[in-house]
Amino acid sequence: MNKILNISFYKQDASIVAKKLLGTYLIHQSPEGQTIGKIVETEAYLSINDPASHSFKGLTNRNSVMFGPPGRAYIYYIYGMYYCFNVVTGKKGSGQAVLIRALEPIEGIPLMKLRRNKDEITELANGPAKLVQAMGITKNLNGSDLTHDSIQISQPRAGDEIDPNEIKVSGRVGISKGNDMLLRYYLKKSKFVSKY
DNA sequence: GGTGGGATTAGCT
DNA sequence: GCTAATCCCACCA
Repeated sequence: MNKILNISFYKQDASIVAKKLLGTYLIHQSPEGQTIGKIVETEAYLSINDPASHSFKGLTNRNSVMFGPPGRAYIYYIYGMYYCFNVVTGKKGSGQAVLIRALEPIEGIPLMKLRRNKDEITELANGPAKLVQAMGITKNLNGSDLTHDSIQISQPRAGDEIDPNEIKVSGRVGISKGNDMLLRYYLKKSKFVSKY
């Protein structure tokens, strides 16, 4: 197995972590089986000076995981029917997180197809709520420890590292405030990046 | 191929 | 009451 990212990785600033997560593997061991996806798109959400971040208005019941220790999963419910998966970053209590927006399916593809009820590989995890479905991530995993629990993130296999020149930066997607902040990172050549 | 609206609910004002 | 870090499908061209 590849090297699992450790706590010191997650302690870095969200914008750094967002960029460095590109090309890493998101792994989920679920009762139905293992699924692995290569991260191809992320967005950083800061705390102060970031009106788009859930943590902007301070600690609430919903966003409490964002204010906890780094390296935890922040999973929130949105639009009455979807979940999104984030990684908490920075020092404990800083209120930062990185939203995982898209994956390239690597392992457990038949299981992903089943969960998504879709056959097209590029449609399995090319959006934040889609990848949560494909990976079988549920709200029960909110707050779980990415260095010990059933969801982990590993470094790329030797020889499968991404080319830094492939990384593009842009404004974030689907938000109405803070659109001018360039905190979205994605792999330019990837067919698995979200559409919106 | 592209677009407009509906689904569905927790949390905040 | 209204909005939200979204997705899907019906409908039009």
